[in-house]
Amino acid sequence: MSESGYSPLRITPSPVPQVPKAERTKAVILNAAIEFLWTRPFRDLTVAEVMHPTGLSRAAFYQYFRDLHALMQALQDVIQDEIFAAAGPWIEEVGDPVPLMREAIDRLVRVCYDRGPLIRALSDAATTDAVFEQAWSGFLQAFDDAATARIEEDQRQGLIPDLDARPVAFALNRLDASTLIAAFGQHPRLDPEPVRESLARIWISTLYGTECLDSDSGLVRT
Amino acid sequence: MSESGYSPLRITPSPVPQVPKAERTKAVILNAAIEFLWTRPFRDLTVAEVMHPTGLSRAAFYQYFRDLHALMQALQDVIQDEIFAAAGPWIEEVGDPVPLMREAIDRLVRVCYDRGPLIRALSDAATTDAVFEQAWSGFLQAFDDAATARIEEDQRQGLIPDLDARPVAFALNRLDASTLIAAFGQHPRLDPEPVRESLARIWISTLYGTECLDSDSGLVRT
DNA sequence: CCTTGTTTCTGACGCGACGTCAGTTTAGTA
DNA sequence: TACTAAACTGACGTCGCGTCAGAAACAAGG
Repeated sequence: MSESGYSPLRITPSPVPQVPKAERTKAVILNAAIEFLWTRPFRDLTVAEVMHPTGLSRAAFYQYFRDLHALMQALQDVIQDEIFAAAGPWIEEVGDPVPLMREAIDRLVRVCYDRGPLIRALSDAATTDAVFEQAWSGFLQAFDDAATARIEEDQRQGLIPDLDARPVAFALNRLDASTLIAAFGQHPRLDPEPVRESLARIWISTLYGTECLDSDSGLVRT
Repeated sequence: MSESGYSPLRITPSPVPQVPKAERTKAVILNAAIEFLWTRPFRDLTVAEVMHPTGLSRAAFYQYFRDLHALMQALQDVIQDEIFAAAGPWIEEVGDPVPLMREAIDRLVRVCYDRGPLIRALSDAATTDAVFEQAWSGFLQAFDDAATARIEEDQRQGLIPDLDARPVAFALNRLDASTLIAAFGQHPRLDPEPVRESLARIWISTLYGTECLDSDSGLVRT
């Protein structure tokens, strides 16, 4: 595990005794799962495997989660916030969209690099359970909505050509998700730099045109 | 099942008695699997479920396949050919690449629309078995290689700017795979037309520039 | 310190799916 | 019809799941 750039994800690192024991135990289980999924794929995850390092019995697991997919749901909730925060710049903020877009992709790549195997586990888990599949695709859909809105807004300002915003947003989001997961979801992870450049190039040339690629700004003429 | 455009996939529709019985039974099982996966997800597939409509016992399955993933491997071999054939125009042929690219995406969308749920099943199966995961990602890698080669060739001819071919090809291929699977992998399938347009737009504007979008040709000046 | 009630935990169970094997049935051949 | 090889089957042991009745740990009141 000599890869660099891994700031381990920890749930509730505060062992405050005030906090109800149930919450703390739940965090212990989540952390065990995170640790497991950092090195081994979701398909190898069993209740026994998660619980073993905690010293608790297998049955105890079911006091905190209905099943493994409910646990994954809890992990998704954590990751989801990190990712939304990363994508924030392009989605929310105002200003010349090209540098914002670069910034957003920059952060997105960083987060996915740091959490790669975990995110891949979430994506894998989505294929094996109908309920969690809904949760995961809802997460992706939230991105579709946000990107669609942003594209349409930029179209109103004449920055993006008259394309069908929703399916393009859909496709570009799948691009990100599956590229990032394929690149960083397993060890050894790919070099993030070429991934970052490729994603940026694809998004920018598709939405804002090839000519915006070299200049850091240049769309919004002041 | 009133969706249009489904030409059912059949393995060895020839019930020639000359052909060894083993081969015919194998085809029967494959067809049962195809039928099952057209309406239900891979996660619901069990050996008992595949064998039930065949009238054979569960144990008989293991005479033909090591396990369910070996069966998926066989299905991949079939689909793989269809898909390679679809992508052929852009990869192999010579000439103005933009219309070739449109043609290739056109065919690719059609195949994925026709086989959607089955392809999704393959992609899902890849996450649950280490061996089949290799096979599936090998399939995707073959596309990476082909696309990389084509990009580099077009770069030599000055048709594509000086970008890092491999990671861009990688990203664009994940784009196709995950978009097509998400769009057509389950019922009801999305309208293929916007998907086709979006993919074409993304590939073309990324590789050949925004200005090539409207004209069906125009890159190769004769 | 000893009850008492609640929270937390556990061993043991039944279930469903897997993959195997010894042995039976079927089909082809002489 | 008899024989042989191919095709098939019932039954078994294993593993992981999710449940449940009850044990253990813990907190509070007497």
